[in-house]
Amino acid sequence: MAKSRRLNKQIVVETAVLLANSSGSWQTLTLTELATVLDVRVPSLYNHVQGQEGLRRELALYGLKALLTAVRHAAIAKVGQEALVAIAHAYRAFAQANPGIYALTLQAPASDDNELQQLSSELVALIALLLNSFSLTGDAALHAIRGLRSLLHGFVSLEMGGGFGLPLDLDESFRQMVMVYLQGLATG
Amino acid sequence: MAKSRRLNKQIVVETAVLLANSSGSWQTLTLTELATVLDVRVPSLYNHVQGQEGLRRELALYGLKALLTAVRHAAIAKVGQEALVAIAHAYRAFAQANPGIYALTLQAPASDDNELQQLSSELVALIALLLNSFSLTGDAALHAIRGLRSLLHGFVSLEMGGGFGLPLDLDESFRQMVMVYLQGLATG
DNA sequence: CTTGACAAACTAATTATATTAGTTTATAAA
DNA sequence: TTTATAAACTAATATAATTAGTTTGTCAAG
Repeated sequence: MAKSRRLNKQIVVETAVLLANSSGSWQTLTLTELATVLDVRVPSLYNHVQGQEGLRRELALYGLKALLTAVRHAAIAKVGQEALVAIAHAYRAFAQANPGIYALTLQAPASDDNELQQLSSELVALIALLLNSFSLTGDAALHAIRGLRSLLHGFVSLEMGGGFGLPLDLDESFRQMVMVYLQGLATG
Repeated sequence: MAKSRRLNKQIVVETAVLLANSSGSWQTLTLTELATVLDVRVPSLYNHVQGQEGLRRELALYGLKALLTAVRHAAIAKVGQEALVAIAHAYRAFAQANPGIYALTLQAPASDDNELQQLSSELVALIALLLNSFSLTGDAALHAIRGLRSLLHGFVSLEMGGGFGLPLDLDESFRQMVMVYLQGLATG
């Protein structure tokens, strides 16, 4: 009974996601801890993920898929500014719900990793579509997307890293920040 | 000759800064590598910094001081929007010049670390002062500062992580992003 | 100039983690 | 029922951080 086949990649990855999110960071997750929770020896994990680095890639993939799904869902049946605001809030909600793997969704995918690159570019394409309603097209739209991504990523990563020290409502800061940027786009 | 006194905290920290910046991240810097470069045994480092965690704090301190100096210098003899734009560019330049320790300057200092807290709040105070020219005071100014910090941090961290894939001028993206946000503040 | 205290280096040992090599065995298909 | 395979295992190796305890160079007091 010691060697029955209990694991597969999905179980390994999803358990790792749970552990990373409950600790708040994938960086503190060791293969030793993961193996202990799964009740196997550490080398057994290598049958399902390619070591630490392989696990990290799987977590990035998992996170990016989940983020894309959340953002798409938020934009359904909305257009223009309303859709962008909805996406912004969905983006932040995803990060808050997945503090342990959020950071992995931003690391640039290796140029030979087609699966990760594909997901990354879908996210950009979705936002580009919505910016059309601001009469932004071509390079101007791409610059605006970079600004928007910077805004969202900067806020949630500072928030999660405890970078905002003052006792001031974070929801309100986020809301105002998004509105200020969209206001700037509209009147620029 | 094996035990002459060669090190002090400054040498240890500055060497660590160089190594972290040349590799691009403090996370890959091991005490073993640092000791090797300094030509001592690993335990000798403990006479100058309190292990890995202590070194990380020293790097954060070093980085925050350097950032504060750079930002202050950029704002000299400038006011209002011009000063904010200058600060934004100095911030990005600092991150580009210090990729290995930049991330450490953002983590909120432990509440018992007075030295780090002092430096952190000086940075916020400096920006708050400049926002007065936008008629922003009190909580409104603090929300605006959070937005500004998010914008700057988000851009440079995505840029450094290679998160911007498209072949589009980054300097121009940055410039436009800052102007859009300031425009939003001015017309909001 | 000598000497003694101290600080800073050292060696040695322990712990934690990841990885690889090679072995055993449960499972599922022939 | 048999057998090939995949997935578990044990064992060994390598890297890294940390602590305990020892040695020794340096500097200041006598």
